[in-house]
Amino acid sequence: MPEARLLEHWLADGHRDRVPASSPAKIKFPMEIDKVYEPQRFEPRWAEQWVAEETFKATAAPGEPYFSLAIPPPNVTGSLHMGHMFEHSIIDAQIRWRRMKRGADGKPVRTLWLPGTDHAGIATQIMVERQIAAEGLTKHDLGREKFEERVWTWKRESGGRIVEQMKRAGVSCDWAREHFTLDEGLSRAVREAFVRLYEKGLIYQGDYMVNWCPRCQTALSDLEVEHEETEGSLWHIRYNVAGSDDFIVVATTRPETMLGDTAVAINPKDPRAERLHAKALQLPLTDRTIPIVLDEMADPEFGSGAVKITPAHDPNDFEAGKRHDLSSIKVIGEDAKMTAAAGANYAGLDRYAARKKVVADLEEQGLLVKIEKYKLKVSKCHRCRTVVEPLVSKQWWMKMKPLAEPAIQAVEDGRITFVPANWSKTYFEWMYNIRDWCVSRQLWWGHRIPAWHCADCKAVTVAREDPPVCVKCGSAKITQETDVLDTWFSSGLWPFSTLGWPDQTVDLAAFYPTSLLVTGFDIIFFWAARMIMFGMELTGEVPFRQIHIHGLVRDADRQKMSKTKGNVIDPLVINEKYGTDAVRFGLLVAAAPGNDIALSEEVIARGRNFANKIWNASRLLFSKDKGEGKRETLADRWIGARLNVAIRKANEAFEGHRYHEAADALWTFFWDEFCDWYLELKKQDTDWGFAYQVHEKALLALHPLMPFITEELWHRKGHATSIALEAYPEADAALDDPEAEREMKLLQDVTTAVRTQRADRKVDKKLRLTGRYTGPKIDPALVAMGTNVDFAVTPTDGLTFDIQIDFPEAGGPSEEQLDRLRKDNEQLEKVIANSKRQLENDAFVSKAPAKVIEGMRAKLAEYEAQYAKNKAALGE
RNA sequence: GGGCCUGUAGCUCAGUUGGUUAGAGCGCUACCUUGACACGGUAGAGGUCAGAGAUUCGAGUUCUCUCAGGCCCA
Repeated sequence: MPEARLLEHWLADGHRDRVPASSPAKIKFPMEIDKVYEPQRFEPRWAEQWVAEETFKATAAPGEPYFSLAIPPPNVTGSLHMGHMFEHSIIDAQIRWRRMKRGADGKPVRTLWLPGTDHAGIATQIMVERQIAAEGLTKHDLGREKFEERVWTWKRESGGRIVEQMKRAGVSCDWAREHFTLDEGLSRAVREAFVRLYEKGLIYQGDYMVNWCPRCQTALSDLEVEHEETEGSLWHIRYNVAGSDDFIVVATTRPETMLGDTAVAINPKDPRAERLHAKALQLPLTDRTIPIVLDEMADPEFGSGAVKITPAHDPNDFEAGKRHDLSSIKVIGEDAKMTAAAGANYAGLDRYAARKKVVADLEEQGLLVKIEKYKLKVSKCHRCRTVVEPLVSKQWWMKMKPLAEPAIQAVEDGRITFVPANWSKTYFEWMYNIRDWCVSRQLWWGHRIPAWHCADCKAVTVAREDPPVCVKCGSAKITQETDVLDTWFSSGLWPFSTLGWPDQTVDLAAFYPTSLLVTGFDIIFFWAARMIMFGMELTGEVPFRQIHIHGLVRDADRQKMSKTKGNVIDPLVINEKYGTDAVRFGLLVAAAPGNDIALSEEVIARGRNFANKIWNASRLLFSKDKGEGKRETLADRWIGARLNVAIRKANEAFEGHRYHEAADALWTFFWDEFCDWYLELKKQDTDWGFAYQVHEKALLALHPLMPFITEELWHRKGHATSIALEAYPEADAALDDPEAEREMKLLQDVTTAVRTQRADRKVDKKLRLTGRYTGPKIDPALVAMGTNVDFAVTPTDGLTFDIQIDFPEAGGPSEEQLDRLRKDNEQLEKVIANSKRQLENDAFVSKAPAKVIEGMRAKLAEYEAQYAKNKAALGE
């Protein structure tokens, strides 16, 4: 072992001050490395080095095998939270495994993890608005240009933060390919996409009902609105038939909108229909009369059976208005205050103040029939939780049905698969019922829509390059559309815009379609589905072949983590405290596919404990000489076989995105097998060469889960290049050894049985004892090592063994032991009866596979032997 | 109203196509500071797999219903 190199590392770890200047050569290296795993000493060093040396740089080579993945871009002004940490742990494990895994030709597969960030339109704008509000300014005081500059400044200042945090977390991205959705290249992709879709008639502008957020002052898509159940009221209002004593009662949850009513509908089947149809109603609190129309939308069973129609302020009424050719009166404005059209008594009032006044005025006039308690769903802006106002407004829309069809096809025919597969149902459910997407936002931060309005002919020019004049009339009096695009529009292009689209770049040819998308179920519609639609339409290909949907990180009580609840676990704090590897391992070992994970410090401590175990096992190993590396002893043969089992499981698990299984298999191997049995048995040997080989493979196998500690130990073993670029281990059939596994199982059983007896009798384990063993062939030296009992062995052909130990205090078995034997036999009686019943059943014997029957016969023999032995020990 | 998911040890969860005494971590009990590791070791306790029915030689696993919880869409 090149000790000089190890020493260098050790010194680099901050130990230099411990070295007497005169005699550094006398430092006895490995045994003097830290007794306790201290990741803080080496994690930052590797994180820096991986970036500096561009360890994860991918080289594009069109036509060659590749594995590529575009990161779900985090908000550029955000900071790393546990959700990112979890998602990145999953992605990094997969990517690192893929990078190590060799292709069929034995060569590395070109592996690319594309990093980047998102401009997060509304969220970022709100943040900067708050910032300038602290200076007593609004964005209108600054003007659009100045405001945009402020946002860019904010982006420059805080935009690097999350990226730095990711680098520190050791994610294996190719940082040379980092992108931002507002970069020049990606902006060009957005323009190209918009223009193409517009030219194809898939993007249009029009006056429709939108979800308007009065706080954010912008339209929102359906997805950006949350529906929350609230206790409200149902107000029953009397509308008199003009010039008659007759009247109709309507029920509404929003009485203030009555000022904008332009009709009342009753069901055609309503008994009052004939009497009232086409009669005019005097609209209370106004001087207007409105017609009674017949429409199915009025449910005779609900409320009073009549509904008021306010086309300007309700999506259903908007449609009804079109059906009955009704006029539309906008009584609530973009600021959520009543407009002049609401009448002088109400104009200028906030919508809730207006509600109070309308109700009071109606009551005063005796037109309020009753108020019922009523549960209703209130729509809120998912960014700022303000109640949205349905308003008719001119917006840009995307036709989704034609885009959805090929996107549905791609999942139906398996070109894209979901993991877990069930999520495809959710995807289909939404895609089959998809509605047009409102893509314009009245924000100042984002991609400005490439459309120019002509002041002369009113025509719209949509173009890739800024046009000098109106395409229709040639007028120079054109101004660009002020709206920007929904952030998800640019996110939707992410997997190919980051590779250079719309240009046919080498990257695009080499890495597209990407191999995998890893994301949360909460953005299947927002993001995943839209990427598929954009990808199919614009590139003619699926944007990724697999979608792995992971769960949410929750707190220990399964509550969502949120700053307001104060239950967040900050990954930066926790990474520092326990080590990034520990956090990653804790997250991954707890994460079954698709399931949420209940995170607590205990979960992470588990990862830290494991890392400490690896660290200390390595210390022990490093203190031993390598020797010749022969594989002769039972322990060596056994651990080789077990290593194979673990490696097979790990490879299968990574392939199937079952990270918890990979973590569990490697945990069990390393801790329960390598440390607890193998190293203990090995302590008597002088030739540790095979142990070094096994340890090295274990480090390689663990690397995708715990990149730092494996890299550190890899170098401490004397390797000069990164472990991340080595080949992932494959099972070696030459190491399979069922015979050794059988012999070892016997040794473990005997050892445990002896220890149990010693523990039951509380005999000091330092006390060397003697005993007699009758059973299958066994090496008494190995038994003595684990038990401190020297056995005289009498080999038999039987299945079970019998041990008698000469305890210093005579007497039969202890009470604990007898209890255990009785209990064991109770169990055995049941199991034996059950096995016998099965084996005597002709149907079982004729139908079950031979292997199962054979297995059951063997087991039964074992149970019966065990039962008899217990009986004998109990003196029965 | 439509759809999806969950219910397994005190707690958090595994358990791939049905097959041999149902596993892990944490917690708990007893013992142990043994020259890798107390972030540890050894031994142990703890489960009628929410309930009922069906299919099957065989069900934690498949189907139906019931109960309890969660999520999404309208």
